Amino acid sequence: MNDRDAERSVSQTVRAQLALRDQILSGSLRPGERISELQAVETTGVSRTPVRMALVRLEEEGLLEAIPSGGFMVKGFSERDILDSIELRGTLEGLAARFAAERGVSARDLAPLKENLAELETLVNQDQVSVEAFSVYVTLNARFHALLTELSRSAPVIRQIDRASALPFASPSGFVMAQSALPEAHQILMIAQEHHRIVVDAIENREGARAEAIMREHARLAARNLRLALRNRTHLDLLPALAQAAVRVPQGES
Amino acid sequence: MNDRDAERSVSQTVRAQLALRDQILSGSLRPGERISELQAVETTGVSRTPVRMALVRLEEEGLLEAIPSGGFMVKGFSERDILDSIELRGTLEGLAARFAAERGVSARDLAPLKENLAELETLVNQDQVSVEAFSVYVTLNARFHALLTELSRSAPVIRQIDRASALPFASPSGFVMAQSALPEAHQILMIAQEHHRIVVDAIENREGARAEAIMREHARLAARNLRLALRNRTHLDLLPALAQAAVRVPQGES
DNA sequence: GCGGCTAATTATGTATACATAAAATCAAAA
DNA sequence: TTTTGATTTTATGTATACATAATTAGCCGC
Repeated sequence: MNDRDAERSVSQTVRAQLALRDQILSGSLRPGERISELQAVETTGVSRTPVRMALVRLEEEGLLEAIPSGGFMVKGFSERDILDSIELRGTLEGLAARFAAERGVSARDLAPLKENLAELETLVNQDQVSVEAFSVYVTLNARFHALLTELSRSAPVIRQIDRASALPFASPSGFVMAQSALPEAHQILMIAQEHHRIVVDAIENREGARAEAIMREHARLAARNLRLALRNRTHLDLLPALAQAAVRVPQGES
Repeated sequence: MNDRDAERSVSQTVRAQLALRDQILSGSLRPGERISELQAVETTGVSRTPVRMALVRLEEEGLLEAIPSGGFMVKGFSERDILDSIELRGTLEGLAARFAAERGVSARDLAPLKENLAELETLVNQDQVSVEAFSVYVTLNARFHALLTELSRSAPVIRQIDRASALPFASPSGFVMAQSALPEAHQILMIAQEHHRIVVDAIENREGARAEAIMREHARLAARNLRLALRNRTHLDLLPALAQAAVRVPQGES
């Protein structure tokens, strides 16, 4: 009954969008494959109109590509696309960090970020890194990036970062999860935590250029680790692999 | 007859999108105003389905904002939003320039860019700056930015820059036209030309950091000039003012 | 046997009808 | 006169029917 109500509370369009996104990210629909609207109607259970709305939104999201003759196909991504996306995101977040530093943030604005860092520190300080702990880390990491982005107080920057994070491999939770394949996972945790703290220090001291540089380097490190993690894989099925690892972060919690 | 054929060659969705965008940018629809679908059906002459598709696309474009209770409203932009958008674009283009420089470009890839610079130089060298000459300059400038973006050879970066340029005040032609209000227009031409040449030199010599820095400074200069030009205006009617000045640049000419 | 053309089928683009939810207006009561 | 509630109207969300264009399959000709 709860499920039923939850399903009814969202529009058919959103439901179709979620279902189709799942299908794409899970690999049910292969890159280059044309998405049949009628087939989507069958699998999602909603009518063609909301399905088409969902397809348009997924195209804007970057998961689909419009076919000139009509309709949409699943977009494919090369390893380079993925690495570029991460660097792109780092550049954007660097701008956000600089804006936050240059324009100054109140102690009140900084509080949730500091709390986030404290939680992360607590998590890392315990010796063993369990699976659950890693999951919590991913959530905290995603929240850190979201908080930092909002700290820029720049609607255009926030919007652009959100759109750049739509692809699972470009989102904070996405590429962090992909790194979980690395053996030195806990080491990465500590490096990340250190970076975060420095970013906050830089922002607190209003050192814009420093904050930006650190965020960029942060992204480059992530890209480097991801590249290592992906070295042993074929790059055609990267998307489903990364997507399955990605964790959905609660959205409406500003 | 030509007009009729041209109108028929594009889909109803695109036609509705163009018509609605014109209405928004021309100021017929004021920021915060709810867009009535039925009214849009009347003004555009197309049915509700393509109108709704167009509304979704315009929302993704950043011109509209979804109303929680349903429907869309025209988005408003503060002066700070506009300046941030320009800096954002400069940051993105800086990344593109760096990618182009670091990854190296062939002489063949660089050729159209150099031709563009040559045309610009010719234009600037003539003493008087006529209205038509300025118009040509705007076109050349927009083409330069497009070529430079493509030079990054990074699909994610190109895509992101395109999306960041969707707003008229964030597009190269948009903010350059806004600068036309400045008295020292011809001076700006020369500065821009100089910047462009340096960027190409930096890219040709594979100096990524330099190319990036110049592109960023280029954007900051544009933002500064725009801020001066806007000083005497109310910031509520910025969008229509900028949009009317903006020139549509041919799209499919890669 | 292979290639091109034609026809048929299927899929997309568009329009419209219907249902539900929201908003506005009018009326009644405080 | 103002506020609240109910009713009516309108607008959005959804579904489906129809038309056109594209793709595929089959057939005929070379």
